[in-house]
Amino acid sequence: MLTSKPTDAELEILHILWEQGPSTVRSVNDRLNLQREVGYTTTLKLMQIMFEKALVTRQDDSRSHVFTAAVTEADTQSRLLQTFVDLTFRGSAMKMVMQALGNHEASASELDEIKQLIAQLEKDQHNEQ
Amino acid sequence: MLTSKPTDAELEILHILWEQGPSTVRSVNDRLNLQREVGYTTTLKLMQIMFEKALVTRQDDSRSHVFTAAVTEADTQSRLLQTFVDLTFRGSAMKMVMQALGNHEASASELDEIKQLIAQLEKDQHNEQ
DNA sequence: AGCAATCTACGAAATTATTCGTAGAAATAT
DNA sequence: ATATTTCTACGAATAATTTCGTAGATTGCT
Repeated sequence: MLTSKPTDAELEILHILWEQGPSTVRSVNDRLNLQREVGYTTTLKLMQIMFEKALVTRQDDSRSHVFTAAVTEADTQSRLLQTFVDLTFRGSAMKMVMQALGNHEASASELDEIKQLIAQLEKDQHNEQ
Repeated sequence: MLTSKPTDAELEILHILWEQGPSTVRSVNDRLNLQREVGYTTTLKLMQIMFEKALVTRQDDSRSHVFTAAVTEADTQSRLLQTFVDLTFRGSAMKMVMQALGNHEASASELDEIKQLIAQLEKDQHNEQ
């Protein structure tokens, strides 16, 4: 992947783009301001930087540009997760999973989902050479 | 908890303190330099800041101070994990767990461990009011 | 047309984190 | 006892990120 990692503020904007789909700066800024106060030009500047970094694409035929996420949510999360696990759990993803499962109240259905995934992984392991 | 969150560089030092136990700046810096080049005064400064933040305690009766982690590894990881999940997975720890399990090659014994933990959590759920 | 609102571009201030140089005290070696 | 090494303290440079002010163009309103 050629795109660089998003910073925290950029990630916040990506989440809005993933949620809303292609959006103008105005629309993203309005959405952001539901959570916290941010100036319009702050959001604009960030989205310009994200465009330079190729985190978003831009359609500038109309007056106000329309931005679209150029990275997927899953890919981005995966990449950030890798870095986080390395730094915080010294690379041990499993240690982190255990920590997360222990800390958070998981619903029965969530636990079911995880059990299913694990069953699938175990099946895959059997089928490997 | 009254201590603030460690930054990335501080976390790197905490890992060394957790691993080695109480250590001098020299010792931490030497250990750091196995991974990457860092100046002695850089490490010193960081550890002074960590002392101010109460992330470490300091024994300064001898000439060179001996530092000890004042926060536990599990607590710190738990706190950082919370922030990370909020920011990157919009608060969904389970989504992150699924992502982590999917991405990483988990060994059979690791999967077993997780299954055991889940079984335990399910048992706890039954016993709740 | 003239005025207000809205948009992009851009530079730069503010903030936070990291890195290191220098000074001076204390210990050690010659 | 003098020089060298090793230590802490501290200020400040550097870097990365976030924030915003100002300028100028475009659109819409009266």
